[in-house]
Amino acid sequence: MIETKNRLRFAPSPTGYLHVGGARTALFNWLYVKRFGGQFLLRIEDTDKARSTDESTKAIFEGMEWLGLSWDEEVVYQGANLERHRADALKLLETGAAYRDFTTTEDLERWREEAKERKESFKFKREWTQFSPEEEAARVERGDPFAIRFKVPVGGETAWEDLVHERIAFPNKDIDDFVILRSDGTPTYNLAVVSDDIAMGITIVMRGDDHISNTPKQILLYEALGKTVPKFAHLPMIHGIDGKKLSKRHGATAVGDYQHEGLLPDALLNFLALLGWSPGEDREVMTRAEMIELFATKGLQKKAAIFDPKKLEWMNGQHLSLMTVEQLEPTVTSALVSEGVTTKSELDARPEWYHRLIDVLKIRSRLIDDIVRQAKVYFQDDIEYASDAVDKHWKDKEGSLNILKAAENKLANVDAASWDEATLEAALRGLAEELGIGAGKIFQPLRVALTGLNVSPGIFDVLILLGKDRSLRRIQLSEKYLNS
RNA sequence: GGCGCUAUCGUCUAGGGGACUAGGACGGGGCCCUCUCAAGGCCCAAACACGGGUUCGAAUCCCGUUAGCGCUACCA
Repeated sequence: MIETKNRLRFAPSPTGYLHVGGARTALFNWLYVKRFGGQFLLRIEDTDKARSTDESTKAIFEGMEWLGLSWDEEVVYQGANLERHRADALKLLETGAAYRDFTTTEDLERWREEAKERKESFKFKREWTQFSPEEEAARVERGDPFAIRFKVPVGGETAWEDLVHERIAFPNKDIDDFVILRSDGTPTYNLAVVSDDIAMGITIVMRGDDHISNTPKQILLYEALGKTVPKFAHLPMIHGIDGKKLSKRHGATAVGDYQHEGLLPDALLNFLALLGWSPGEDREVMTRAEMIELFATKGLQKKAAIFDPKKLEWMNGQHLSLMTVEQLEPTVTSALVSEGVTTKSELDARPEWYHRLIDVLKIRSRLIDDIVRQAKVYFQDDIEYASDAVDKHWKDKEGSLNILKAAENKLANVDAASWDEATLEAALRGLAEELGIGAGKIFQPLRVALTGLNVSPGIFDVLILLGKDRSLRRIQLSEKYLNS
């Protein structure tokens, strides 16, 4: 049978920032509909008013947009559907699938406490709150507060064929009669989720496997409501380097953090996809189009994965070198401008030069920030000499000075119009031959003179990027420094 | 405690009874290239949690043990 109408959703609660774990759940949902067709929806589960904030709702939108995980219909806010949730609970009460529970919270807490002392597992007993119809009517009449509990079948089991775990079954005797509507009339999580998923026409519920034990309760709810049970896919968790649940102390866990660190969204997505999914055939670096093409639930992992920031960085480097200069330009430009390195108009004035700069730096970078850091030298007039560079390549002041002077002479004679790699290389290698020394003996002190650093792109690239005037000025500056 | 999920190099993973001397990638080590740094190329170290079955044959199937994780609320 071909599934023509898939409807999947990502349903975060707005109680923090968009977490990388959440982002990965969203990604798999999104990949599924992109690969097999259908709609990808977003639902904000904001029913916990004490913890939900508009700020984190905004952060979720921003994170999703930055990652390019677009949703197909208007955002659904769970809090707007309270009336329907309540109606569903009442319907269940009417059909006898649920019952009123007049137990007070205090009693419940005390009983739970006592069970704990006796080292027994606590289970709610239906008999505790069973009254004759007259008594119950009287209590309702009187206005006694009650919660509505779902009547879990006594025998048998509730099972489903999970898209990642295959069959999972829970004996019904282990499932408590759970509350679906609190005594204040608000719905609980399981009811709200099922009610909303039905209303949204969700066909596949793909979420973290911390929800596995909620699933039998939800299935029971679908059945009691007379609705088709959707398919479930439970994704493994993401852990920190110590095997514990990923949290702040493992470093950045918010998608926004990575955005600001200069990571490429496609690289983050690629890395996250590999945490819990494998396309097989040793494929690792993928564009998002390739991920869509290759996605299948078959490759989904059952085991929790540990988040390795090192591999993320590597992945970003891979995507950096995969991208063309044109694709990279907008991102690099905004990073450069916001760092105050240069201005947009200055870059627009010499696009060719700018493209060459990006081209030369991107291969030496893992993050956009690496590009920015390395780019600074090519924009500013003043120069600082790094002490390790000076110690290493200008140790012999006298000798360095002579070499730099000779190089200056050679370069001054190169016409500005033929300031290109071939000419420059011929000039400097020629000098090395004249002096009877290795070319490196010239390049290294020269590199320090031009960049102040002992690492940089190839020396001819540096000369070209700096241009004739600035290059010569820097050499003269270095001579002054060495003379002092 | 009860219930559930999981278990291949340090990490992400391939593998689905014989193709396994267990493959790839990150990270680590070494070499090559080379004006430095990257990138790239080549090489090395590194794993089937343990115990029982089933089978001619088990990383692979079954059972148990152990460990990790999750849930165990009138939170989501």
